[in-house]
Amino acid sequence: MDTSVDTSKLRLEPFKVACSSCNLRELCLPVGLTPANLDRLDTLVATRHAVPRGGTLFRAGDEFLSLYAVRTGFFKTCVSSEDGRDQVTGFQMAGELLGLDGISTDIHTCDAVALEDSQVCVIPYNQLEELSREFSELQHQFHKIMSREIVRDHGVMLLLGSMRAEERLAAFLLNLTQRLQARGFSATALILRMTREEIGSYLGLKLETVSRTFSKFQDDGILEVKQRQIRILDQDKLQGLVNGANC
Amino acid sequence: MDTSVDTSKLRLEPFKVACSSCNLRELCLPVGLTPANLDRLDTLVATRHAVPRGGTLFRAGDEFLSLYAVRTGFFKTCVSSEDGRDQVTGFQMAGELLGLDGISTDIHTCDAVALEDSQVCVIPYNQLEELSREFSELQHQFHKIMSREIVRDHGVMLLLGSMRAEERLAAFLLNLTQRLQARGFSATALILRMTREEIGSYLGLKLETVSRTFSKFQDDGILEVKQRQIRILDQDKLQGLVNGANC
DNA sequence: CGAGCGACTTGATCTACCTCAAATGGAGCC
DNA sequence: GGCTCCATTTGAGGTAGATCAAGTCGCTCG
Repeated sequence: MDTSVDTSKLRLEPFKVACSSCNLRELCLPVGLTPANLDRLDTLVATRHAVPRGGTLFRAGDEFLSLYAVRTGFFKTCVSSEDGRDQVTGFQMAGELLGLDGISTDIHTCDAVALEDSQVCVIPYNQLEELSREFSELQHQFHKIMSREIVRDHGVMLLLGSMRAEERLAAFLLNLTQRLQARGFSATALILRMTREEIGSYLGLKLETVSRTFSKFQDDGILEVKQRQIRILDQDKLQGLVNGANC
Repeated sequence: MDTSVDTSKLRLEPFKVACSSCNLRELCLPVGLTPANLDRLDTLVATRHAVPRGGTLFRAGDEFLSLYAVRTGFFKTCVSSEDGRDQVTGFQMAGELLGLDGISTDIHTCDAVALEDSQVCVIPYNQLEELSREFSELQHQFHKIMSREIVRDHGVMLLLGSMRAEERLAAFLLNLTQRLQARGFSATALILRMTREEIGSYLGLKLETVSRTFSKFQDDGILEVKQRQIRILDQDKLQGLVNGANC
C-alpha cells in the first residue's frame, strides 16, 4: 500500500528527540521531573519510530524490550483468544504509553496497531528501570502510569459487566473527549479514528448496535453524527446516560 | 456477629512476620530475591492484619498508604459506578497483592472485602519504592506483578466482551483451579468462597444465569456441583468450552 | 426441634442485543 | 465520470440471557 512510501522517510527521525522540549511532557512519562532529571531522561528516550496507518508496533508473542510513548497519532491494542475472537482492550493517543503488558513475561500479550500514521518514542525498558532506581520522581511517575492503567481497566470491566449499549457508548464518548480536551482539542467535536467494528469490540457490542446507538443519539438530539465526525450537542444528557438516569 | 470475637485476638500478630520464612515466597512479592535481600524485605513487611469474613481491608475513597499481600484467606475487589451498580473486578487468594489501584492517585478506587477470615501482610508503599530503588530484583518483580495485573484485566475484558455465559463460567473455573493448584491444592476439587451473585458480577451475568450454567455443566457431566463444593469431572470439555469448541 | 433467613435452584416470560440481509454512501482509481 | 471496495446504515426476525416469581436447601438461633 502507498503508506509505505510516506513512512520510509519517517522511520528514523534525523533530528534530536528530547522529552525536555516535548509539548507532551505534562501528560507523558516526564510528569513531575525537575529540569535536571528531564535531561537525564533525554539520554534514555533517544529514538523515535514511525508506524503507518494499519501498521503494527508490536504483536502478541513478540519479545518485549521497550515501552512506547505515543508522540503523534492514534493506536488500538487488542488481545485475541485461541479460537480467533479478538477484543480491543484500549485506544491510545498522544502522551500515552504502550507495551506495559510485556513486562510481566518479557513477551507482549497484545497487538498494538496504528489507526492513523503515527510516531512513538522508544523507551528501552531496562534503561528505564535503571534510571528509575536513580531518581524516585521517575520511579513514582512510572508506577502511577501502571496503576492508572489498572484503574482504567477496572472501569472498562464495570462498563462491560453492567452497562447497557447506550450507557457504554456514552461513557466511551465522554472518555474520549475528556482525553482529547486534556490535549487541547475541543470537548464537543471529535473525529473518530476507529471503525464502528473497533468501537463495538472495545464496548462488547456488534458494529450494527454501535451504529444504531449513534443514530438514536442523533435522533435524541444528543449528537450530530456525520460518519466519523461527531459533535456533542448535549453533554449533560450524555453524562446522564452514563449515570443510569434514563431509567 | 461472632467473627469479631475471633478477630480481636488476630488483629496484631505477636509473632514475627517474615517473608524469608513464608511458604508463599515463591508466589508473592519476594520471587527471585537472594537470601540477603529477602532479609531486607523482612524489615519492610513487618506487620500483619486480620480481616474477618465480610470485613473490608480498604474502600474506594480511602487514602492509599500500603499494599497488602494476602497471607491466608480470600478476597474480592469491586468498583462501583455513581448510580450504585457495582462490579467485582477480581478475586484474590494467598500470595496475591491488593491495593495496586491506589498508587495512581493515592486514593483507593475499589473496595477489598474478605470472603473468609483472612490475614494480609502490610507493605508500606513508600518504603517499598525506596527499597526497590536499592535492589533491582525487587523492583523488577514488583513491575512484573503490576504488569501481570494489567494482562489479567485484559483477559477479563476479552471474557466480558466476547464470550457467552458457558464460556465465561468455564474460563472462570479453570482460572481458579489453576491458581489453587499453584498453591498446592487439588486441580479438580474446589470450594467456592463467593456467592453466585459475586461470580455473576465478576462474569457480567445475573446470579440465575450462573446457577443455571452450573446446573447445565452438571447435567453434561462436566462438573459435580454441591452448593459451593465443585468437582471437575471433565477438564478437557471445560477447556474446550473456553476455546469455543461447542460451535 | 422448629422458625426464620439467606443462598440457591428452577420455571415462565420478556427484551436488549445479535444475526442475517439489503441498501446507501464515500473514497480511491482507472 | 463510472467503477470497485469498504464502512456504515437500516430493517426484520431470532435468541441468549435478564427478569419476575416460586420454590428448596441448609444454617443459625431461640
